[in-house]
Amino acid sequence: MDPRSRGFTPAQSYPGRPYDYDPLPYPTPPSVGTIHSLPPAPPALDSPGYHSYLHHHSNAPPLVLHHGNPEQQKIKTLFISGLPDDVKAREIHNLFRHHRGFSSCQLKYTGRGNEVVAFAMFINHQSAIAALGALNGTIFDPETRAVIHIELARSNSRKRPRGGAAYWIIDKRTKFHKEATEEWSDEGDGGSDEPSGTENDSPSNKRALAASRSVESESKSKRANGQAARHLEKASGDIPPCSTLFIANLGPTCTEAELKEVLSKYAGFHTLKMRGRGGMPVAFADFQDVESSTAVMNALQSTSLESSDRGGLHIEYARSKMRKN
DNA sequence: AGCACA
Repeated sequence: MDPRSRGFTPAQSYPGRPYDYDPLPYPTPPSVGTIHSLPPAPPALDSPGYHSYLHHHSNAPPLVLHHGNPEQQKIKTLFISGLPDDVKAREIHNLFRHHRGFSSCQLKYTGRGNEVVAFAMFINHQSAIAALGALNGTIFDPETRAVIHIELARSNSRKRPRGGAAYWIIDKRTKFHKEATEEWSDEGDGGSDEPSGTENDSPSNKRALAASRSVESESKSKRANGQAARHLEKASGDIPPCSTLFIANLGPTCTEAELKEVLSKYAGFHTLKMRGRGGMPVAFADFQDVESSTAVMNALQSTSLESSDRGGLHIEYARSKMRKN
């Protein structure tokens, strides 16, 4: 049976990695903030309600288009980073498949360490932008809090594979590295397999698709073997959970009031302090406990404010807790 | 990649 055609629910297909449509289930007891009720459970991935659910619950900001650049308006491809290194091409496909105008995607092992990125192709710029807005900052794996980052690709991928495959894989890893990481079935077709435009698609596609299936059970057992714990530790850059957050990538015009307005919607928020670091402001936000700071970090990661000019917020746990005076 | 206040 072709796995792309079978119906599924997230629970069936993603044991241990359910899709996360909404940042966090608001675990904090209501205290200072205004969020009190738990949201309803997300609809099944294939249900009709899913798409609008995503729209209303996405942590992405209302879309602000700063595209003064006409070149960018020709881009129909999204670039996705921040993926866990055991991500499957099929997962990328399922992430985008219900979005209007989506055509196909590719997963690319860059060969730089275990880095893996993806490209998602759309029929036009508008639909690419819409999916970007809806999915940027999605928590891809709640277990490790992996947050994906989506931007317009620098160039369009030239074509989709022959035979209409919905997704395919490009593997730039060396043979040595492949064997060192996992038993990836051989894909050495010796040709150039650039992300955008490959003329050698059909045979390598089939092999890549077969490979992506064959690897799955193995990576499940790896996960069970305690690899998940290793991911968890480095989930927020080796900084231990802290009730104070460090917020960077603020636009130069960002004000304390602007940031405070969004933070104060969340339960457990206490204090905000901004520092201007050579034009680039950063902020420290203190919360009641690590549960509330974690919830807010997950909820607001990568979201843009009106003042944002270089992408969304970058939020980490602060290295030390804010002093209380 | 950028982490202050005491």
